[in-house]
Amino acid sequence: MAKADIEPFFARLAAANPEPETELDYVNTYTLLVAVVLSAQATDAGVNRATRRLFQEVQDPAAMVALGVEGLKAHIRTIGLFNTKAENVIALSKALIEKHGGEVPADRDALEALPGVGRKTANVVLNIAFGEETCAVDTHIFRVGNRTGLARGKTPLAVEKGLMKAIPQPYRRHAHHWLILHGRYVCKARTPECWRCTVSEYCRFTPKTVIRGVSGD
DNA sequence: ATCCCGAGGG
DNA sequence: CCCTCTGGAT
Repeated sequence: MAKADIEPFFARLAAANPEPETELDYVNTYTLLVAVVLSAQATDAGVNRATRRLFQEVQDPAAMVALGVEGLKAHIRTIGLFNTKAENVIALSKALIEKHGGEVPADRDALEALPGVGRKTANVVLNIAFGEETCAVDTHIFRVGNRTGLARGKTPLAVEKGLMKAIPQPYRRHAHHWLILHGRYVCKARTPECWRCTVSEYCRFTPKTVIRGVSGD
């Protein structure tokens, strides 16, 4: 993307959605962290379906530890990777109690030290719960960054660094959600809907052959 | 590079 | 059937 197009690109996404929010359901910072961990390689809708009941019973680390691994599995069995996620969420909850007084730390290194929490999850929590100007690069943002040319890269970290450098103020705070929602509903992996994309004039990407799902990237 | 892994869509 | 979904640990 041409440098001059970056500002209008975000201005247009911002105009359509001034205060974008996560579509994950949560009731406090702890449940946000849990929901984000559960969302790995899963849809928000699927996570919300499972956490609706879970978060009625459990809203803090102590209650989660009391529920236990098997108890948690019973709630999240419909989510992919549920065995690993259940182990991680219980271990993570114990770590919060033992090392952070039962609170979610507002610190990248402390977050990434938690079981099942990597850079992407830490970035989401830092952005939503603590207001930091992070840009978590998930599958959507990795794809949108590369297609638009906002920030190309072979790894999520490379794309994240490129985005942080490319995105101007005042767009850094919400860029994460604008890009993810754009990727989820318009710049879709299999069938990007360029014909109704509001920022296509700033983007060179065109799906080559839509036959058999070859989208061209 | 591989494994983990259910639900929904095409 | 195959692909995708707000990844992380080994």
